[in-house]
Amino acid sequence: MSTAVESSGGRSASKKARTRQRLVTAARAVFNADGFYDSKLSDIPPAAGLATGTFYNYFTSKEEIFHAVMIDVLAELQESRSDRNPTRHRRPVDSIREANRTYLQGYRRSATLMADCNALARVNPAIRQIKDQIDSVFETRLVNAIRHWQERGIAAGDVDPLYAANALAYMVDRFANEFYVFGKPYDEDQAIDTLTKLWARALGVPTD
Amino acid sequence: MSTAVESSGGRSASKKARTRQRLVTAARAVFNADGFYDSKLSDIPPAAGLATGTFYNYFTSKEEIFHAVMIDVLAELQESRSDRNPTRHRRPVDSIREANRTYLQGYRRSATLMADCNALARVNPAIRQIKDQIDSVFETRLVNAIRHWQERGIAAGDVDPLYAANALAYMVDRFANEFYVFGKPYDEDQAIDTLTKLWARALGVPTD
Amino acid sequence: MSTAVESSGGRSASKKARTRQRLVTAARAVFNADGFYDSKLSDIPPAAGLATGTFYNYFTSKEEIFHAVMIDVLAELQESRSDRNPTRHRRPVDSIREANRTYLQGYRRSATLMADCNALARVNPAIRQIKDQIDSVFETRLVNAIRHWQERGIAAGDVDPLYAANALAYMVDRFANEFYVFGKPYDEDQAIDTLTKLWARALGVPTD
Amino acid sequence: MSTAVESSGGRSASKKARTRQRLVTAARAVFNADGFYDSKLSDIPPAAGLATGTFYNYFTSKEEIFHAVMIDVLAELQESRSDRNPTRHRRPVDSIREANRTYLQGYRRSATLMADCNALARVNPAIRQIKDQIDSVFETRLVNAIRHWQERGIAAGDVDPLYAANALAYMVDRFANEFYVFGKPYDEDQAIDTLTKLWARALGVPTD
DNA sequence: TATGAATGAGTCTTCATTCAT
DNA sequence: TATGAATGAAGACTCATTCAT
Repeated sequence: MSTAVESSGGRSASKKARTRQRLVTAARAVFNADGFYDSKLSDIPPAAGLATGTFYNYFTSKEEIFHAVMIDVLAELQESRSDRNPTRHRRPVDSIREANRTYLQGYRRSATLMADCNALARVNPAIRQIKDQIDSVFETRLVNAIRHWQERGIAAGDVDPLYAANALAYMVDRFANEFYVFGKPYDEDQAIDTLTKLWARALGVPTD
Repeated sequence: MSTAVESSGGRSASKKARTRQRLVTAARAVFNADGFYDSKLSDIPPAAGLATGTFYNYFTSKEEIFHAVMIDVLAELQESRSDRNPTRHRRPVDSIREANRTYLQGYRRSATLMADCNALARVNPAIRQIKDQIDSVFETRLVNAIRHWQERGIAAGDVDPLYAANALAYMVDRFANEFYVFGKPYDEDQAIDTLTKLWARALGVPTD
Repeated sequence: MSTAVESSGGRSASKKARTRQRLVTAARAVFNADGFYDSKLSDIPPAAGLATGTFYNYFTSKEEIFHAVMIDVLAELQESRSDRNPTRHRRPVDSIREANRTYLQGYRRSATLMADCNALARVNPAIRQIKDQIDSVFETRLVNAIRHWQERGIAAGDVDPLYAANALAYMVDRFANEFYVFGKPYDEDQAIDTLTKLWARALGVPTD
Repeated sequence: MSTAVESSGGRSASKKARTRQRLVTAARAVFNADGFYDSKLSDIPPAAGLATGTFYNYFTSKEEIFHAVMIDVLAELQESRSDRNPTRHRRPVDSIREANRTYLQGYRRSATLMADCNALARVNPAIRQIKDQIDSVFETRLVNAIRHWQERGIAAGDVDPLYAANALAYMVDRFANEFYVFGKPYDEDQAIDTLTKLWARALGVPTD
């Protein structure tokens, strides 16, 4: 394999990847606009400047590309979460506020996708997996934080960290759902503020 | 057969009502088992011992009968909520525990329906309405309770009662969703217990 | 069979006839308003103040009642044609004018029915028969008249009376169709006048 | 394959056009054989060697393809009418005979279609338009001819050219209908002959 | 005979997926 | 690999007709 061949292979490989990404991006836009069930598969390739048949060179079904879209969404959520400034030196309530803000804002960008992901997860194992990963974006770290706080006596010790972590995460997720998917007339700042207070207080963490 | 007058109109009217109810009940079973999108309209009438065409004597679409099903579900939720023993003389934390238990148990019976209702509400105004009514089964009373507790100094006064009521209700709803729809391995009693503690503490209400 | 029994039988027989007629009348209105294909059978009994099932005590199909309707229409056309004042003493052109006027006006009342009758006749033998009878409402008498006029030298002898009679009758029928079914902006008097002139002149009959 | 540019767009464009035409041709055969109402949409694609779904890549309903069929029929009628030898130098009666022959023979090829077109025109605006165009294939030229003849004193001046033109055209149309749709036992030559005589004489045009 | 709920065959229509070019 | 026309299974829906009361 000469360099030329390789570079050609490399080029086409990267071209393949680029075409694939165009499809995923197009699909994301389509799904997020119309919802998974009301989207036609045949709307996606044109939105990527491609022909219908091309789709099946990259994906084998509508659900598969939804899965690929959600992987992107997951990556975004994970990236945005990874705070540059270490948690360590912040007050718990500030970590909580930061997490809530991050989640709400991340959700906003992909509201319909998130909702559909929940619905599809019931039926499709691969999407179920993605959903679980999204759920655990905060879970592990939150469970650890609660445990940590409990050990130091900062948080109340009479709740199971896992139950508590999940319940509180659900609260935010569901709030985001009502807010961004159904357009309930909340104010984002007040939402973050209230959620943070409820969360902190529920854990027994100091709020000021 | 009681009176002559009732005999024709009354008989057939009640027969119509009964057939309709059979369809709704069958639909509920079908939807709750397979989920809305994976159910065929044509599965419903046979499940009620009726022929396909009969469906259209009563409903005009799959969504319309889903709506009818959810009206039943709503009625059940409302009924189960109406506690016989007045809230007034109970400690706040007991009211909360009771509400949580009721909701979780009510959700369990109709888990898939509840999840689908949320998904369909995004798309169908009538179902959106039902969803809103389900949401408000507890909302009003909870908002009032929070206000009441705030006034007496039992609950923390620094959160908006509406935001707080909804956020906490969402927490339970979403927990139920994970528990009953996705089968997350929670224990119902521990769930109720944890949710109640988080809830009470979040509001600043005494937990013992 | 006592008188009482007979009268009861007679009464119910006449009641049967009356119910039947109510159905036919209702059907006529429905068919004439919406056209045969766009009418639902189930619109007819209610229009007669009866229930769906009753229909099948009197007719066995939608086409059969259409047939019954057309028998009424035919009867009307035949009745209106039967001039009280004898043809004999009138000038040919006056007979022609009278026939044209009668036909146009009769058609007007049942325009859609007439059009549907033509369409259905292609497919349904019984209706075909009615159509033929309607066609021949004037045919026989017109053929005879032409023959008569030809013998007296009043009409041109170089056309076959049957061809001529039919062709001219078709002209009027089709004119009525355009006029009353499609609403072509003709004037009825001018139409009768023109048709009569063309008809008379085509036969070589004096027009003044 | 002629030019590179044409290769992709051009090839597929012409393929689409060809498939469309196959469907139209198949539909024409089906409709002309069974009549519009007795034809199933699903009979058409197989008759064109295509699958059911293909139909909907080209048309959205049975009526729409009927419309397309009638456009073909109209084109044929218009083409056959356009006489190579100019009217001007022929005797009026010869023009009339020629027009009648052309119309009858054209009608024969599409008898059922013509009849259905009339029926559908009552209900479908687009088909109504085609019907009107078919009606006017001869109308304009005939109105002008009558006017021309009237001015020269060849035709009787006491009839409105439009009424007369239409009435006479209707006569032929309806005659064709009886002849070819209902199979009335006429002879084509005698029909043309009689119609021409009646027509010429009705207008007062010399027949020999 | 009257009723009107129930029937289900017959059709239309969609759209994810395939495949020849 | 890209194309986009073709596919056809799957499902919705109508309405003339039946039938138990």
